[in-house]
Amino acid sequence: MYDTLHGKRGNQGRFQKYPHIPEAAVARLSVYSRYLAQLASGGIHTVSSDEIARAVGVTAATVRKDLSFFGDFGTRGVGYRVAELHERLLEILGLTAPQPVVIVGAGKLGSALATYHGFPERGFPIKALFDVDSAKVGRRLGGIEVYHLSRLPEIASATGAVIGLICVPFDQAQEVANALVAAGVKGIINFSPRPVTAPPGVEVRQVDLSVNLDLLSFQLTRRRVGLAAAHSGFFSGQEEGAATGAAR
Amino acid sequence: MYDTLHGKRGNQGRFQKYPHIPEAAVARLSVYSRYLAQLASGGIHTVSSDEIARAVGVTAATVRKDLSFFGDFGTRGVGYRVAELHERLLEILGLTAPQPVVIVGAGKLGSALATYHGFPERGFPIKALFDVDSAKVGRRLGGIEVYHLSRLPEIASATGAVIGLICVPFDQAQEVANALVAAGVKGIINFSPRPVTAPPGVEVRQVDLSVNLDLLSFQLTRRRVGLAAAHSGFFSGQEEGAATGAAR
DNA sequence: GAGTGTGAAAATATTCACAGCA
DNA sequence: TGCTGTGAATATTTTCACACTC
Repeated sequence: MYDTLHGKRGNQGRFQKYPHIPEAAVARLSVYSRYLAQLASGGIHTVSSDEIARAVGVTAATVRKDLSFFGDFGTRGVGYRVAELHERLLEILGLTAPQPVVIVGAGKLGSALATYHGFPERGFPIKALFDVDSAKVGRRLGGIEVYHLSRLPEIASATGAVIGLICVPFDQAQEVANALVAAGVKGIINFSPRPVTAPPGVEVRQVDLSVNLDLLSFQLTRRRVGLAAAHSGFFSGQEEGAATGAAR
Repeated sequence: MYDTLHGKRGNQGRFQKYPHIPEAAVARLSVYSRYLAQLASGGIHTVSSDEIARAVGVTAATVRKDLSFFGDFGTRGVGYRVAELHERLLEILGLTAPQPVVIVGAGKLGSALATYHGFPERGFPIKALFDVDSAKVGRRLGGIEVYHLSRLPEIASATGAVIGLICVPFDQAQEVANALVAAGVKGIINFSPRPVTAPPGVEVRQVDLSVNLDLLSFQLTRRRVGLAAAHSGFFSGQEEGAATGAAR
């Protein structure tokens, strides 16, 4: 159910002899953990893979397989202890200690992310914003100060920032990525539509909000095409025959 | 390279006899299309699958295979005509006509997305914001008015909204989804961490920004564990032996 | 009886490698 | 010669189904 606007590649999975854990599985762990937090706050003590699966929209087998990559957390015939599993998942995800974040780009998206409470609540405190626009430098957004980009190394170091978010236009994305790497950041999330690369040792994830709209647009358009123009030849070959019946 | 925080399931892919196009392939089409736009604005007329591949971080075979799902767009020995391929991709993605969008939830994230220029520029004009907080109703954010949620059906209909973005806390996500469906929206992007369901005929995509931070956190933590605690037994069984060498 | 953990099977997606055309 | 289009091979991910335990 969770697809992810995959990041990475470039920082390969080369000599990773691990049983290799699918990234999608880790993404689901993140979702499970939040469902567990919710159960815990509701006073629920035990949960089955089937209940988790239903709540987050996957199959029970997927839940169990995902968990099995990391160990045996359940009790046969009973299920999982909510508090314990929750804690284990946070450990696995590395969420037991805060990971300071800096944001480069104090435009619309950067400002929005800076003031979004979801990140600090999850253990990712936003330490600073950076921009090159002198009209923005010196301002504060929701208690977070905007610094000139030239101060990135100094402030990243002082705040112990390990993660950087790139929220600049695409033609500046790569140079900002370079600056973040130089400043010692170990993980980057690039919100610009232009893929960036980083040397081994720095993880990059690409998050493109527009892709999701495009994907919806494709699906909506396709449904219409399937219904109205099944024989238009827009989709070539063997699809033709099936299109009519495939309106869902 | 692009992962997607998968939406759907629930609105199955059942009797879809199509050769079936991987969602990931469509997501990449979206990325290719933006690279092509960039090339076009730079006056470049021709491009090869290899150049596209390098620019967006995938393999040339992937580019060609993705395109081949939709037809033959290139010329052997030459490559693709930038303008033509770009236009075809926009057609495929359904981006030739605007798809009006409404946003429910005028909090931090909703406001941010409302004022984010990337969406309207891509053909997704934001028509209205909705909230139940009377302190927010009546305000304008970047030229977009905030209405009370009760006016959703009326305004969605008047603006021809086909896509709705859910930006409310997780415990209200499903009821907002229901309201959007009732208002006639055909596609939903849910930014709340709580998966929502919709009846067949309405596409739902789940976009969870925190998942990406969690994924980074996992990778960063794992690297540290791999280096420092390969023999701690944190990862069970067969991984042990390989862990030391897997520091990347 | 209920529900986990997991090999094996099935389904998907990616990459290879080469035939074919400009 | 150069680069596309694509069936076949490979790799990956999901699902099945059942042995095992509480």
